[in-house]
Amino acid sequence: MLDIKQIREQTEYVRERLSLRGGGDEKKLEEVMAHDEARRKGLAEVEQFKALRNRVSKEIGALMGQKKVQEAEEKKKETRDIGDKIAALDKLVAEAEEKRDEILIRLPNLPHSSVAIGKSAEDNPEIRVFSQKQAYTFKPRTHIELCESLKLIDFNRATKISGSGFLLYTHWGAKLERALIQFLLDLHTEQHQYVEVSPPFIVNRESMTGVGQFPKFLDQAYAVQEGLDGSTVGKLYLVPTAEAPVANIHRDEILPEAQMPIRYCAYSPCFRAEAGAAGLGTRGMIRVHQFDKVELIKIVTPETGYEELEKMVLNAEKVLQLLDLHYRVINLCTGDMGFASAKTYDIEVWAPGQNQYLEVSSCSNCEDFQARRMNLKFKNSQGENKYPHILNGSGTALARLFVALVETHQQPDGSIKIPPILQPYLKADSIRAN
RNA sequence: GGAGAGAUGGCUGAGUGGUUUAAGGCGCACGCCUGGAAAGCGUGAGUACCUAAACAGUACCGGGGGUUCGAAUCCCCCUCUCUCCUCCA
Repeated sequence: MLDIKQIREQTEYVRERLSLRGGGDEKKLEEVMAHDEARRKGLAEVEQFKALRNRVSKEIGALMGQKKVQEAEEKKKETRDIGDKIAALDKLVAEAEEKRDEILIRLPNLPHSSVAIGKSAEDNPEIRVFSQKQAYTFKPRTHIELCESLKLIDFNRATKISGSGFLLYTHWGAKLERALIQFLLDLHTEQHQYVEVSPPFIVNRESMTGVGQFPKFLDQAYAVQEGLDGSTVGKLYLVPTAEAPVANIHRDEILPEAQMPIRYCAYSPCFRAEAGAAGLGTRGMIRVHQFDKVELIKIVTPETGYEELEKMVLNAEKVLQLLDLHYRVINLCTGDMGFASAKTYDIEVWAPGQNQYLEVSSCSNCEDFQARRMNLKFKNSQGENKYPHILNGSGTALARLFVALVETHQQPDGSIKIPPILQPYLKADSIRAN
């Protein structure tokens, strides 16, 4: 959530930054400020009446104590109608606040000054590249062909069980998926100082709102119903990412500064309705309703937010380097950024069978946008309560990593060579048909 | 699913309509004392809103509503937590 004080005091700056996103959200500012103005005006008025009421009530209390009942009764008469005025004004203030917050909670974060200005993915600057597209002596097969010939995934039966957009990993496919998860968690906890957590895969509405999923992306979530009780729909949701439970671990807390930086990593499946998304319903693993991911979360002081973001991207890149995969890092331009983010790097891994780059990681600094929504603060050395920066990054997403891995390391005979780092996890150096 | 208990500040814990500005204790910070420390004594400290700013004002005792001049306290609704029973991996 944006800071209403900043909107009030630096209106033109906020308007300019919002307009760079290209979503037209800056047009909502006038309305927000009008409601805010009404709220503050009403508040000033009602507080005067409340001060008066408190003063008189105290006097009545004193008179009662001295058994001066007659005088007390007269005072009561005097203040009888104040209550009605207060009630009316209170209602006015509450309504103005509600209207203000309804808009405010749907406004996206402001892009950081270092973010490239642009309209779409076309305008995303490339930051760096690792390795290069590998040359093959044969036409690289797609992951779909490889998964079928090596029996890594049973696409048809997954559809039978759940529907399109779901995967049934089988045999070495299931083992490879598990090996990758284990490898990622070990890497980040042992080499990159993250603390492993294993969160619930179902979260409540508050957690979804805290990270900015709700109310804007309510249509992309899977809502859960308890048994036959239809009234329970809307209470709980399948996690779209581990960011939802993990970033909320310290919601409504005031952290001691000494406890920061906090670094968590967590495995979770990710459930996405992908309503209206391009690529949904096409065969394969690129866009699915459920995929595995190891997520990285940091809660840090504002001073260190951006250097921690750089480190986080390097942590995610390390995964691809160790697996010997070609990738590029891009910086999302103002028009292509996510709702809660102030700055985002995407890592795209090369998939030779697809002949395209696949997004396997998105690392963002949301600054205090989420912290404000979830009322998470830290107490600094001066004893003041401040909002921390909250960062999230994929380290990395699994289904697409799986795709890049099998497509990149496929051999002329149709087998998959397993990178050395992964061999102890898979307990095999290659995957071949029978 | 059944029965019961509970939710008060950083923690603990009193408070059943008004000099409560939420007692007391623990912990914390600072000071006195001391060669230094402990103990002891003293002082201080919640969160947010509002305001140009304030030692001004307002709100906050799980959440929402009601009664009243006045609610932590009385009434209604809701949420959550804990204990026991039942069932279950």
